[in-house]
Amino acid sequence: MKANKARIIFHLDMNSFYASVETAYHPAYKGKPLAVAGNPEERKGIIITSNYEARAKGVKTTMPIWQARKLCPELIILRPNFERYRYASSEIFKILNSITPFVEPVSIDEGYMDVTDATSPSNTLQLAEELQHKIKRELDLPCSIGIAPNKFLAKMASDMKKPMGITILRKRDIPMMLWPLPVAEMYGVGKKTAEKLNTMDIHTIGDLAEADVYQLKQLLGINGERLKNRANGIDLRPVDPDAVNEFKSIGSSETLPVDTTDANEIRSLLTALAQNVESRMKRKHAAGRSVQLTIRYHDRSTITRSKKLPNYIEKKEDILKVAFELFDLHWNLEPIRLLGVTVQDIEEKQNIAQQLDLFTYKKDAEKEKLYDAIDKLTQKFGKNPFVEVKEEVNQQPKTSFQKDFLDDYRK
DNA sequence: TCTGGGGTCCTAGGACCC
DNA sequence: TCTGGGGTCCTAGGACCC
Repeated sequence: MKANKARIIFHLDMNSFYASVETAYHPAYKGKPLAVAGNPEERKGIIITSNYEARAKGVKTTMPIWQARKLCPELIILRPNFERYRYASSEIFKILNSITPFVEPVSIDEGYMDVTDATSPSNTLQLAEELQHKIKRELDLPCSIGIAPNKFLAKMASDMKKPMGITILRKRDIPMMLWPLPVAEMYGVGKKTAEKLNTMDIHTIGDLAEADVYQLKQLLGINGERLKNRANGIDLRPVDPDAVNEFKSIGSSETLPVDTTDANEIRSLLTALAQNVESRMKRKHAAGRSVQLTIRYHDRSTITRSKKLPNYIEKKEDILKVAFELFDLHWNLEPIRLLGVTVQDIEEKQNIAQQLDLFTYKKDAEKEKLYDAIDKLTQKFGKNPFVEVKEEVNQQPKTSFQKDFLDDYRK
């Protein structure tokens, strides 16, 4: 890494992304207030994103549609089209990757870039301008870019000028540009943390920067120290292009059209959720070791119950079995508003095979026999269930695939 | 007339082991 | 009779972000 060299980090943030993608597809909507929202018939009718024209009228994310309409009767409301947004996102990241391989996607519409080696300090602003114009020209999508020596400052900077802004936030700019801001506007400080900080008489990011670390830790745990460092412009996290592949859970949840206690309805929703999780895990060649069930009741109180499993699972039936088990064990019979199924402790299957020290054999003859069997089964299944065979004995298969393999082998 | 769905990280208590 | 301290794993919940 670039230990001794000041880094140059970009944070690129698409402006009202979903709404902008829709406008790019329907140029006739340009200049008109527009929002993307869920289906009001299914009481998911809340604003997901709105463009600047709508925001000017007070339309905000998570606002129910009826409320948005009251504030802005001429509001154009569209259903979300996630495939469209995912496609636009992949085109954006292609452009970023053409500049440097050090690109870390954070979400569908934002990412960090470490451009330290892709530019010189004197050309940095120009690079950002070209990047912004390219995305606008080729995809008709606006973005803001923050330029700073680390991720936190770049993130804060990208927020300062919107839409189509470029903001440089150097260390020496911190007292003038960062410290006057309300502490609630700091990335990582939400409502609860802001309230807690207020009790310490901390109201601006500048107040936080000079607050007592010991007291902050009392109040916020390890996060207290981290926030103070960030407020002082200290953030050593590297831009990690691989982070995007290291997901830890895959889940699916859905709010029902109306609250229910109907067992059939519950069963069929859980089945659909498990199916959805299975197909997304399949796409990512992943398997997981625990299953979490979420139940939100009619009064919005929410519980989560999870179970850790002895084996990695990937199939719908396996996920569903645990989900049902948890459901039967924990449902309090009250009407249900939302159900969710999540698989956690996820690994890519390839890594699982690697880290599983499969049974190994002290005797070479046995090892030979095993290798032969693996070869045969690799042909039969079209893949090798184990990347390597280690020297110690461990007879516990940890995936259903390995179990099948073992059963077959022992025949 | 309210408040979606996808995630990550941290904390805290209890079980269990040494 | 009386009973330490450290570490890890599991589970549940909370805060935060987009």
